[in-house]
Amino acid sequence: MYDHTQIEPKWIKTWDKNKTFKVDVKKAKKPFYNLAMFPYPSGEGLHVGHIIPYSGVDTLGRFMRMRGFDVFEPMGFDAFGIHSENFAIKQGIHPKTLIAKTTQYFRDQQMKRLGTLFDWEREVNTTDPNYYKWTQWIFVQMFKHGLAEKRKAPVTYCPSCKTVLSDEQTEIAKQSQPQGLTDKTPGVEPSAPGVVSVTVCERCKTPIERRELEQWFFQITKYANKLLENLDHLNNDVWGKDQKIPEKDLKNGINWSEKTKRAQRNWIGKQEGIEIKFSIKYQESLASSDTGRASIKQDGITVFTKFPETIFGVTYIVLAPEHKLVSQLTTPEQKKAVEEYINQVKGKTEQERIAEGKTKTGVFTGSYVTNQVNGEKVPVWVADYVLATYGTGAVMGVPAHDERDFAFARKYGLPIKRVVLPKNSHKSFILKESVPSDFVETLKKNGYENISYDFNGNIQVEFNYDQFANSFIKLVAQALDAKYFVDVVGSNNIFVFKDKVMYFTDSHDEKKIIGEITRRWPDFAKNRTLFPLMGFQWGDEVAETTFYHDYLCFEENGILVNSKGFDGMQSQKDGREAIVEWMVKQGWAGRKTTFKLRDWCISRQRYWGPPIPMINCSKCGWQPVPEKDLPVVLPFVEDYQPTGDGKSPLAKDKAWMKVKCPKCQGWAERETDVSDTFLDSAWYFLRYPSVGLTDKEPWDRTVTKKWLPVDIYIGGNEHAVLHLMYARFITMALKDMDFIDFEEPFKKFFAHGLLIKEGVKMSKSRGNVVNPNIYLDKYGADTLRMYILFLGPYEAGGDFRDTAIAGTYRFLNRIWTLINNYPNLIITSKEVSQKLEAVKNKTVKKVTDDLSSLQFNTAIASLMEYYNFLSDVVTKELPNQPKQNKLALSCAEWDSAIKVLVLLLAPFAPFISEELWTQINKKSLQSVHDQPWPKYDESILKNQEVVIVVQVNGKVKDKITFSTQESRVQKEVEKAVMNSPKVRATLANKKIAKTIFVPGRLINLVT
RNA sequence: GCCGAGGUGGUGGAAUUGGCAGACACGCAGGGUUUAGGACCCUGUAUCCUUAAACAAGAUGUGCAGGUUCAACUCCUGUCCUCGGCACCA
Repeated sequence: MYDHTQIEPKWIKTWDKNKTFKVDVKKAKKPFYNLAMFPYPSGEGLHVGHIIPYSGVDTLGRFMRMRGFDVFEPMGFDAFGIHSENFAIKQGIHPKTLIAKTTQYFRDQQMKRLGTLFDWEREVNTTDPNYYKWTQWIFVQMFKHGLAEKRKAPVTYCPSCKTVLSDEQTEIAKQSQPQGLTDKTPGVEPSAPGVVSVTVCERCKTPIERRELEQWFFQITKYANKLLENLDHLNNDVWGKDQKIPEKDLKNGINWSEKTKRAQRNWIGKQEGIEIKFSIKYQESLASSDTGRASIKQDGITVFTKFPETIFGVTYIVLAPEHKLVSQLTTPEQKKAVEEYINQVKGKTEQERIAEGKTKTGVFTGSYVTNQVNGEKVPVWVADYVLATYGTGAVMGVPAHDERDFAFARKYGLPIKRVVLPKNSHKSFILKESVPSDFVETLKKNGYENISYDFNGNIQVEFNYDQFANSFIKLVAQALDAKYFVDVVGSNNIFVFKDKVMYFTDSHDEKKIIGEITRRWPDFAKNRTLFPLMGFQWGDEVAETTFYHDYLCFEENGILVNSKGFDGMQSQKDGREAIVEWMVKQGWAGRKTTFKLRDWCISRQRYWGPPIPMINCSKCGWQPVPEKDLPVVLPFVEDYQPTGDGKSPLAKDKAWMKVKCPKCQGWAERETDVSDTFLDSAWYFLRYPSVGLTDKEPWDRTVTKKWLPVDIYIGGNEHAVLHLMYARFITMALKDMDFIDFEEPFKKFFAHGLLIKEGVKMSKSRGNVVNPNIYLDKYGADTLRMYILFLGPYEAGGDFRDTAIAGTYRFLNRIWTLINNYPNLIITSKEVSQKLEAVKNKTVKKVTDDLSSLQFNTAIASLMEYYNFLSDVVTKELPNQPKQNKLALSCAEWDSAIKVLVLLLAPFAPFISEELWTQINKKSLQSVHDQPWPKYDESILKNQEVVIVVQVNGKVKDKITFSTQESRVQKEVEKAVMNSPKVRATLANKKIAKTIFVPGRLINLVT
């Protein structure tokens, strides 16, 4: 039995003392920057989830080290931020005290036990003034280069954390709706408990609010294009001029996974579209301000759209409540209503808005604008379904061809104008009592096959060609009861009555048709449009339509109608092109690209972060703190809890706030907000190689050039969008400011999977978070590391089971026993000896390949197979051992076999391999981790005996062994196959029609 | 709704990219060893069926339904389900 409790501490001490893994950042010849995401030191300590990136990175690092690279593997602590602060509040301990304690625990009690290459002399701690001095310095540079600005902005606010959150720090939670409401409402059927989506704070899961505050922003949107474009360049060797891992060694190349890139692309959300201007003509009804009137006259309203071809279908315009023109456009009569609406929207929390579902609300401003393509006047509305932050904050309402506009128009009775028709297809709905019961038979006889029924037994018909419509109308009219009518929706909207057929193309038709229906159905008079009818909704509230929905609100490609000279064109193809070209030529529109990406709100009204290094002078405005005065040290504030009044706790320290303006030397005030934690982590990888530099520069340029960009970065997928985006942005900005020489920080990013505990997601709230120390104590670091990598594919994570980890421990024990019991086995059989050589080479190849592509689980499996084989060798050879003094003998083959075993094991299980290595090489003081990685001999692999699979009609009947040469010659194989009794029996007297031969693989006889 | 990933034994997962499905491990069963438990070692372990039983033979089998092929977990078409991410983005 091997005793990890003895071996592991011993080697930690020895390696530490000998500085075995120390890298000289200046002298290193083959630098390999091997990075795992640093943790935030919460009070709970590391959990096993953290071990995934560390095991993976370290195993790769040790492998690369043995392959001759100078592996730099740093570690640090992301110790500022809300996580840490909230934990401090919970514990009632000042974060400054608490963080010192927790980082110490993380480092000394947990991380150091893992046996990693982490270079603790280059630890980074974001709360160290020597570090955040430079975080602040970056802020100052951003300001100086026009990338930071303070502006009032609607922000997401967490009432529990009492701080502003970036959109990225929120998430959608599903909450079940309070059921009482619906159950008690008279006339409403008790419904199943509804599930509502609620936007909540990512950390504390409290529903968020919206507020307006003055905030510092980094203008990441200026880099939107570059952030997007570079994603296509992150492939293989674009940054690989001095590529450190040969591509064949890292199978996936130096790049990011498609998945991560897609997530980033999605987040940036580039959209090509058109901006269209609607002119303002009806000035007489405008609000009083003269200046307002003048400017409106010139400006008009610009909307952004991806569907310019529907321009002739515009029946109204919507502005976001925050839109600049709202107040100017509101007429005196509508002023009260609009103001009330805006206040209501502002006061509404996100939760309430979402709880309302997608129900649209809005008010009319009283103003109209002109649609320049046809001179129509269309009303301007204000509605909160339009976002102020996307596009121009204004939208053209095309209810016939946009889902949201459709819902809005139906709610407020706005006209719906079709300009795109579905190509040649129709749907019709027939009440069952309106036709004879054999009507369906009649339809079927006439070739209508696509017939179904709704839950009441009413008839639903779909058919595809225009010529069918006429015969359908005839059939229906013949069969129809005079009290009823039937509607047909499609490229024509038709209402069929017993004695007449009415076509519905515009609102004029609509009134007539409503009149006709009302004659039969007086109840219908209260409807302003036909749409409720076609949607089967009779109440005031128009819900989602069902059967006709796709045709009534048609969002796909179709044929343009009612569009001047563009009728008949394909809406989303030539029609779109033609209309855009025409509008641009007329000066009414311009092509425009927009992004979903928003500017990065940097301000946090909290205590535990680097103070934003800015000074507000009443005379000179915002001034950056002079670089010589950095860092702005975070003052010790006893009562550091967030105030909730929109100000940071730092605002309590009036003496600290008071400062001379760097420009005019008059009295001024410091900014009291601190910066977002994501800024701390957006540049930490730049600092590691230069830790220790304190004076003039954040990093040593030569050293940086040598080590960066990072060769491989491993971390959780939850950071694939935010952290990675911010780090890329800061890197690009620094490159443009000429502080570094590259614009992409990470050559390769690898997102590892997550751990599940006995089938359930591991989380603090479930209380099933596992402290790795339990396993470190029981089984040791080697076992834990290896087990975690063995669980499943690295990118997929796996299920952590107590019983399974014991299996890995047993495996290490077996190796220990094997090598201790049989250090000098003598191989007597030539056959065994040959086989041994083959298996050894095969294993080396497999482990090498798998490690290169981070397929740890299969690498470990092949190590286990290798062990199983060695164990068989022992069993076979044991009876043949010579009777002499065993210690005096040795066998080169066996010696090499077990050495290879230990070498291949070393990256995974550094402690036990080191111990075994010293046992095998009694005299040598060399570390196993300084040994070269074993090589394999391709020629041995190629010259093995080959098993050919023999199939008859694709079914395996026999397996025959050949030499490599023979296995490639069809004649040889065929000859042997014909001698096989099994094959003969199966073939009997059948004739072979065809023979498929795959050299070295199989032979298939087809009869 | 949109985007992405995935469905293989009792379980976690393999499968050279179209060529022996289930490597490796867990669990389970039987045996050995042990005073006992644990640990360790050996053997077996997809399902069904034939046989008194063993040896063995056969059939079925990678979510479901089709297709291509001498040959499909792998390719194509359709469909169902699960898990992630985004979501009033015009």
